Amino acid sequence: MSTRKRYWLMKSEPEDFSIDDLARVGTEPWTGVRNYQARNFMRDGMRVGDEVLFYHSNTDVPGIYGIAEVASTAYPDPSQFKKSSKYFDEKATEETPRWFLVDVGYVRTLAHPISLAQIREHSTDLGEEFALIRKGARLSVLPVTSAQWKLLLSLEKKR
DNA sequence: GCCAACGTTGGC
DNA sequence: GCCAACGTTGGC
Repeated sequence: MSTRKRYWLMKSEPEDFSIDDLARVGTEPWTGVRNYQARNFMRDGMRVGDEVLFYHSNTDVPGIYGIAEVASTAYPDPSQFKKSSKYFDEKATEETPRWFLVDVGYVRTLAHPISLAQIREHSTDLGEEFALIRKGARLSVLPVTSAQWKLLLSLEKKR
């Protein structure tokens, strides 16, 4: 089994939680993911030290605004058990939790954000299947290959 | 605010 | 197991 670092992209609405918020708190439990595919990536794919592109969605200029890292192994998302939470899931129990999360740690804020428009310009190189730009894809946690990672971060300097 | 695309739910 | 209805995501 490979121990090589893996790469991911995680979306957040900056009004809810931005890269600046992460910079402030340092580490944050990535609560509220309620999509099975995204959950599986966190639960089964992520390892401490993996690197994460921090993406702002649902905002004026959607795109990659920072770098984060996986700071914990996966554990049950506490919000699924809290009746008062908007993420409460009545079908989840402590014995058989349904939703998992990881802690995400701040690494750095990009000097120049990489906009979705910029990213789209490189769709050929990134691959049409790249879930960030695939038509209609709404995954909030998705894997990034090391080639994609390299290409995307090379756009930081170009602007 | 609109709405296309998609995932989930639940009746049958 | 099908699929219509519904809810959500997220770009624009």
